[in-house]
Amino acid sequence: MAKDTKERILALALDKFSQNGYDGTNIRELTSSLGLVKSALYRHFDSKEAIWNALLDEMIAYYEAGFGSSEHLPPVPDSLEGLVTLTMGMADFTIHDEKVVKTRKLLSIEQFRDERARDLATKHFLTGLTAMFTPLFQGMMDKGLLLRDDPAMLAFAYTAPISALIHLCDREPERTDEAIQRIEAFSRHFIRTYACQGGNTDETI
Amino acid sequence: MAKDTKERILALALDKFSQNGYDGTNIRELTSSLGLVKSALYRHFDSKEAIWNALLDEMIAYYEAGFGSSEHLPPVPDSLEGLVTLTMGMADFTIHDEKVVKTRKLLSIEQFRDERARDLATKHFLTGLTAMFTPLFQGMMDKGLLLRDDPAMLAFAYTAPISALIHLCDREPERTDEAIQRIEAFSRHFIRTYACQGGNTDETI
DNA sequence: TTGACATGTGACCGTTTGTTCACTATACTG
DNA sequence: CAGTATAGTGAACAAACGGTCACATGTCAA
Repeated sequence: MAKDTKERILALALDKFSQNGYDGTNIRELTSSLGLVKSALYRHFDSKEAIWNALLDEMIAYYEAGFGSSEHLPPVPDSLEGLVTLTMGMADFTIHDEKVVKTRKLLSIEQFRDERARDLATKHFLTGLTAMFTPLFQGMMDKGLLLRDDPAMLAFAYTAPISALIHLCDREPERTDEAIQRIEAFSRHFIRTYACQGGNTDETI
Repeated sequence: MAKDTKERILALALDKFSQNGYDGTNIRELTSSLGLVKSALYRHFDSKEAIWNALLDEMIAYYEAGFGSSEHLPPVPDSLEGLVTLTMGMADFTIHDEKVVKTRKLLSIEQFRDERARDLATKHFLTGLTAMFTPLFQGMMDKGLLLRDDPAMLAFAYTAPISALIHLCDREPERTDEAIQRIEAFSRHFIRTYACQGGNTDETI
C-alpha cells in the first residue's frame, strides 16, 4: 500500500482530468478518492502541475510503445473482409478500453493549452491513424486486393471518418452501438469502392 | 457605451473560454480586459455560469440560423469542379472566421461537461456536415455528375476527413496552409473516385 | 536497539475564487 | 425640476484553492 500510490494517483488523475479538465480538478477531491489526505500527495509529486506532466509523459510513452510504434504494425490483410475484421477489432478496442478513452477525452480538453497535449492529440486523431493504415493499404494494393492509388490518401480517407465516429462514442457513449455499426458500414462501403475488380494479380496504372 | 456591454462580455467570454476553458477563466481578468471592474459584470449577468449559459444560447442560435439551417443550403454544383470550389469556399470561411473557430475550440474543451455543448459539438463535428452535403450529393447524382450511391454515406465519407483537417487548423494554426492544400487534394481525389464517367462531365481532372 | 528512510496526517498559510453591497454618476422620463 | 432606472465603483466577504510544515507512523538494515 506504499509504492503503488504514485501510480494510483496518476490513474485517478487521468480519470478526473479527463472528466473535469485540469483546472476543474482539485487536489483534495483527487486524494480523498484514494483514501488519502491532500498533503500526502506531495510525497509523490511536487505540485499539481507535476502530476499533469507525469501523466503526459505516461500518455506519450504509452502511445509510442503501442499505436505509435512502427514495430507493432498489424499484418496486411489477406482479403477485403480481413480489412473489415481488422478495423472492427481495433475500433472495438479503442472504443472500450477505458485508459484509451480517457486519454482521448483529456487530449480533446487540453489540446489548446499544452503544447505536448496538442502534438499528441494530432497523432491520436490524425497522423497516427494515417501512418498506421498507409502501409496496410500499400500492402493490399501489392496483393492486388485494392485498386492502385495513393496509399496515404486512402489511409486518410479511410481513418478520418472512423475517427469521427470514435469521437462520437467518447462524447455520447449511449450511441456506441450505432457508431460501431456505422464504422462497419463505412468500412464495407470503402472496400466496395476501392476493391480491385480483377484477379489478385497486381496491375500497373 | 452602455447597452452593448452585455454583448462585449459575451464576445470576450467566448474568447477566454475557448482559450482557457470555463474553469480556467476568472471574472477579474475577463472584466479588466473590458476596462471594467469585476463587480460591474453582475449588472449584466447573475453569475459566471449565467454567462456560460447565455454564450451557449447564442452559439446554438447562431448555428441553427446559419450552418444548421436547411434553408441556407448551398446550391447543387453544376460540375465536379464546382464541388471543389464550394468546398474550398466553405473551408476557407470556417477556418478563418474567428467566431466559428472559437466556437469549435470551446466545444472541444467543454463537450464532456455540459450536455448542450455535447449536442452542439456533435452537430458541428459530425451530423451537421453530413446533413448539409447529403442533398448536395443527391443532386449531383441526379445531374449525372456522380456515380449513384448512398448520398448520406458519401456525404459522411466526404466531410469527415475535411472536418479532421479543420480540427488540425484549430489545434495548429501554423499548419493552416498545409491543411487547406490537403483539403483540396482530398476533394479532388474524392471526385476522381466517384465521378460518373459516362455522364455530362465537362472535363477530366 | 538504533537510526534512517519512506509514507501518511492534520493544522495552517497566503492567494485567488465568485459574489455581494452600499454608494456614485449618468441618462432618461414624468 | 424631481425622480427613477441603469451602469459602474471599490471595499469586503466566505469559501476554495494549491502548497507547506512539524509530527506520527511503519519498515528495514546495521
